[in-house]
Parts: sequence; structure tokens; C-alpha cells
Amino acid sequence: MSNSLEIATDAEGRKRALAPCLEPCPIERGMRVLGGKWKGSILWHLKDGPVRFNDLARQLGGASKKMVTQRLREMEEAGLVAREVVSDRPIAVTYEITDFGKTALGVLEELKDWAERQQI
Amino acid sequence: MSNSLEIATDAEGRKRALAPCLEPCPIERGMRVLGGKWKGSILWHLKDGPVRFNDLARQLGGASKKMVTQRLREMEEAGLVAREVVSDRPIAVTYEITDFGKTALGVLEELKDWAERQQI
DNA sequence: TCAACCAGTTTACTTTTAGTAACCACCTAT
DNA sequence: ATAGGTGGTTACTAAAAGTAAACTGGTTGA
Repeated sequence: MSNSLEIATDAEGRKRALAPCLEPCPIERGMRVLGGKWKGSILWHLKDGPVRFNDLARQLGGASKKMVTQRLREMEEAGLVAREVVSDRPIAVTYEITDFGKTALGVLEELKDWAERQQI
Repeated sequence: MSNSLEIATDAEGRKRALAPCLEPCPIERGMRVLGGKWKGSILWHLKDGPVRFNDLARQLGGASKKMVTQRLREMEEAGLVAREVVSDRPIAVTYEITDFGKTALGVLEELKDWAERQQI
């Protein structure tokens, strides 16, 4: 018998989970904000200071500008990064990690170390 | 001037990244194996011992059997979980976390704690 | 003037993922 | 017989994610 502690049989003999992992469980919720393609890498690249849009896109070798824009918008909305117009005329924009964004670096570091250790 | 240390201008005056984050950088690679929808939750549910297919599907409230099968196959292929036929006639199958799978629990715990701490 | 830069946007697809709902074959207890 | 269990599969749809490449509308330096 496996550890079916969380599964019970009700009055009519139907089985159900006592504590089903509803979709918004912490792991899924966390994945939604950090898990998109490139999101982790973007945050990681911003950890040492603000970076300009095109520099970021170049460093993210494979990602198209559209992707970078899209991810940055999502991350802005989530409060992970902040967009700052440094100057109009010549236009210059930088993205920098927010205090909230910094709270996620631990997770990314664990992930990175794990992937390297396990040679994934 | 932002920290453009990794961006250089070549002989013809074209900019390029010195160390572009090629697609398979550790963070992206790690995300590919742990980042699918439900994958984290599945691994988390297996951490205390083997669980039978239908129990797992029930605990993952929102996920359909198809999803659960699909993810389990991917995770089997990645070596994170092992499928074991406990008995034919009545058929019983359990899934259990492998030693390799256990190495990923730290990452998931960090993610879970972060999501809870930050009320995501 | 020409080429390259800035920070994107737009278009036009293709691919991947997620999801429902029904179905299979077999077993068990009422 | 039938209702429910086991562990899945099949067929189909809808939505999301991702791609490359062109395009904007300016600026800048040779």
C-alpha cells in the first residue's frame, strides 16, 4: 500500500483527494512568474546592474527582439524589473532588477547550480 | 554608461556580445527539465514515497489523466521518476522519485518557499 | 549621404502546449 | 448486471508561445 494518506473514500464509496493540489499551489504559482522561456536568464543578466534593451537582446543570443520585449513587459508587470528611459533624443532605455526581483535570485542560483552539478 | 562589459564593437564597427547567453545556458536547461506545467508539483508529491497513478491524478486537482501521463513520461525519460508495475491482475502501478529526482527537490523547495514568502 | 545605431512594433506563420471528453480492456464487489 | 475501480489511449480543439524578417521613426558618426 502506497502512502495514500491524502486519499479517502466517501460515504457513497467514491474516492477523492483530501487535499488536492489546486492549480495555484506555491510551486505552480512560482513557476508562472519565473518559468517562461528566457525569464530566468533575463533576470540573471540584470543582477549586476541596469542593461540596455539591445545589449540584453544580444546577450540572449537566441531570443528575438519580440520575445525580449514581451518577456520584459510581463516581468515589469510582475514587478521583477523596472524600465527606465535614461534619455530621449538619442533614446536610451535601461532595464534593472527591482528589490522584488532580487528576492528571486536565490531560486535561480539554486536552479543554475543544480543544472551545472547534474550536467543537464 | 551601463555595464556593457560583455558588449564589444568589432573591426567593422558592428556590436556584438562577447559572451552571449547561448540558448542552452544552465538556467534555461534547468527550466526545460523542471519547468513544464505540473512537473514541479508531481515531483513534490512523490517526495515522501511512491504514489499510484490515479492517486497522483486526483491530488493534482486540475490536471487531466492525459496531462499526468504525458508529464510522467517526460520525467521518466529525464530520469526524474521511475514507473513500477506493482502487480498485474489487478493492475497497480506506482511512480517514485529517483535519486536524480531527489537532487532537484532543493530547487523546488527554494521556489516554493519564495512563492509563499512573497505571496505570489 | 550612407550605414549603423536606438527601442521597439508588426506581420505572417509554425510549433508547442493544454485541455476536454470519450473510449479501452480488464478487475472487483454488490 | 452494473457501478466503480485500475491505468491509461485516442481524437480533436483552442490557445499560447515562438520564429524570422521587415518596418518605424528617429539619431549619430564617417
